[in-house]
Amino acid sequence: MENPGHTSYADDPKIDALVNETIGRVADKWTLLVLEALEEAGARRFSDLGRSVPGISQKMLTQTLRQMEREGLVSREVFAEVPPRVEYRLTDLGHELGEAFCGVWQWAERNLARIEAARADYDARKAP
Amino acid sequence: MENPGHTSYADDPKIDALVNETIGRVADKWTLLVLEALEEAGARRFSDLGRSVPGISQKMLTQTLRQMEREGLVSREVFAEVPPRVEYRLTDLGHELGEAFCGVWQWAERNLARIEAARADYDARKAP
DNA sequence: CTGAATCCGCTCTGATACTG
DNA sequence: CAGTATCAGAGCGGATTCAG
Repeated sequence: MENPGHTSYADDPKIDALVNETIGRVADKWTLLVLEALEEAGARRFSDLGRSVPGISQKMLTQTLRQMEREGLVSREVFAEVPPRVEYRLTDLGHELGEAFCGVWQWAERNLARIEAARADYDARKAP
Repeated sequence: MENPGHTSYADDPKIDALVNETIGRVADKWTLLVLEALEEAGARRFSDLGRSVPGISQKMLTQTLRQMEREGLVSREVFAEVPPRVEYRLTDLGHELGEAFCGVWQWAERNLARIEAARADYDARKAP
């Protein structure tokens, strides 16, 4: 504890703001789920992806993929065929992000019970 | 690589859904910022926190702190004084989450330039 | 099949005012 | 100081429709 070097991620508040903004764009629900879906398979096409992400709508899938593409997390390959085929895959950057999130994922998985207990406890104290 | 064990975080889809839901509640913008602010200082009072989190409104600060308290991330200590004083600090759980997010933070910081470049490139291709 | 475009309800947020 | 209450605007996200 004390200060092993992980408390301050950036000394420059300018950088800090940029980092926060970046995380904000990258850490939303659908992005996480698509990231996970793409980590399991090397490449996936649009509909396939839609089917493997639980409750995502076509609009949100499109939107999420566009944003991820813009941030450089996924690459998009269009095949000149009929019917059209488009494949998405993680870039190196995207894969690295997936690995980084791995820690958060594991934290959540490891502490599900604790969190559930905390919530139950809180609710019990609030509405007895 | 191929499959070093970090692709599938949970075999049980039930658990997987729970984990996603948990992350959804814990990975929002304000929570991240408050988490960071609280990691730097052991304990902080309400207004102090408000001042150290860039553009947060009083309403969002209250809301975020309540939720974090509910999830067991922060503890809230009220002092019976006048004027009132309330101190917030991270629980062990909260601190562990902070460490888990450290990886994402570092990823973002390390790749700011790459992301910026990807975005510029994407925008250039889209609107030339 | 892979999208883009539109309509629309609902939530999330910020501003403001008020309380203990 | 540390909140709660309320209201209005912005934006998210789903359903549907249309196009290449």
